[in-house]
Amino acid sequence: MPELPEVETVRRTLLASCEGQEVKKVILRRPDLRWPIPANLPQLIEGQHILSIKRRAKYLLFEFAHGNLMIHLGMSGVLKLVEANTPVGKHDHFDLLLNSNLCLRLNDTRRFGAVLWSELENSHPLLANLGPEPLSEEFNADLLYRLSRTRQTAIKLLIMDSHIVVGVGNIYANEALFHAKIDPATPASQLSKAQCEKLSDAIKQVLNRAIEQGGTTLKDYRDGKGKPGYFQQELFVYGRGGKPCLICRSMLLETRLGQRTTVYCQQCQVQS
DNA sequence: CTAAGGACCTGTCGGC
DNA sequence: TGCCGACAGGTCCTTA
Repeated sequence: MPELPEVETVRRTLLASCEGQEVKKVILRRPDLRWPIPANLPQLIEGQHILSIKRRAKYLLFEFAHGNLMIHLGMSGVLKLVEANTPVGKHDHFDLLLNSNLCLRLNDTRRFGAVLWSELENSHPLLANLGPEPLSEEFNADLLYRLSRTRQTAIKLLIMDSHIVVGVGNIYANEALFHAKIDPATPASQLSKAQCEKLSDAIKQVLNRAIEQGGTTLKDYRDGKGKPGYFQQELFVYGRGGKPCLICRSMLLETRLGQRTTVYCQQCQVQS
């Protein structure tokens, strides 16, 4: 469900209600997510205060004085603030009960998500080897050009590789490549410097615009307060295979790259 | 090192 | 109505 804009939107909508709150109680209903939720999590954070909520890649980091609670939403995770007495539903795996009597509840149908603990902000193995944030200055045309020189893989797969840049999932990879006018199947090494410039700019622009719109709700994505996003109204290619290109009206094509549906316009997007 | 594929899990939808 | 396969916002791990 969530790519970077959705996770960032969740972070922002949770911030005001969580910062400074004490964790009264941790409830583990189903600890067997992608990785087991650490059994000692209650001892680690009950009675401790949430100092801030940060984000690294698609991980939410709830910062405590002595470490960070990491939450990843996987494909189907929803993190929402509810009243403490809200009845528990199917797939409600994890609760943080706050002093305010609000409850931070994780619902995750497919259980691809994760709840983990990291002593330092980047010390957990899953955080240690990530590439740069797409919206940082560190991610730019130079970096993309340099890292793509030796790679024959499709450029779409390269920008979805978290060692290259984090946070770009299937929706925004398709959209960014459309806006940069690059065929998703182009071998990464064939991109010119100018194309790397266009692509890194397009990634930033699409992600920023999606954050402004509160993310993309295709089906069941909701922010921390239960509201959907609106960026789906601005999708040019994702989910539009077989429909006319919004720029040139020719029919959008659908293929698979790395087992993910890929949509593009053969007229607007070129190989090199 | 790179590239390609499977794996994890549940739900929904289309076709027969 | 029922069964079966394909697919869904992710990404780690194994294999060649």
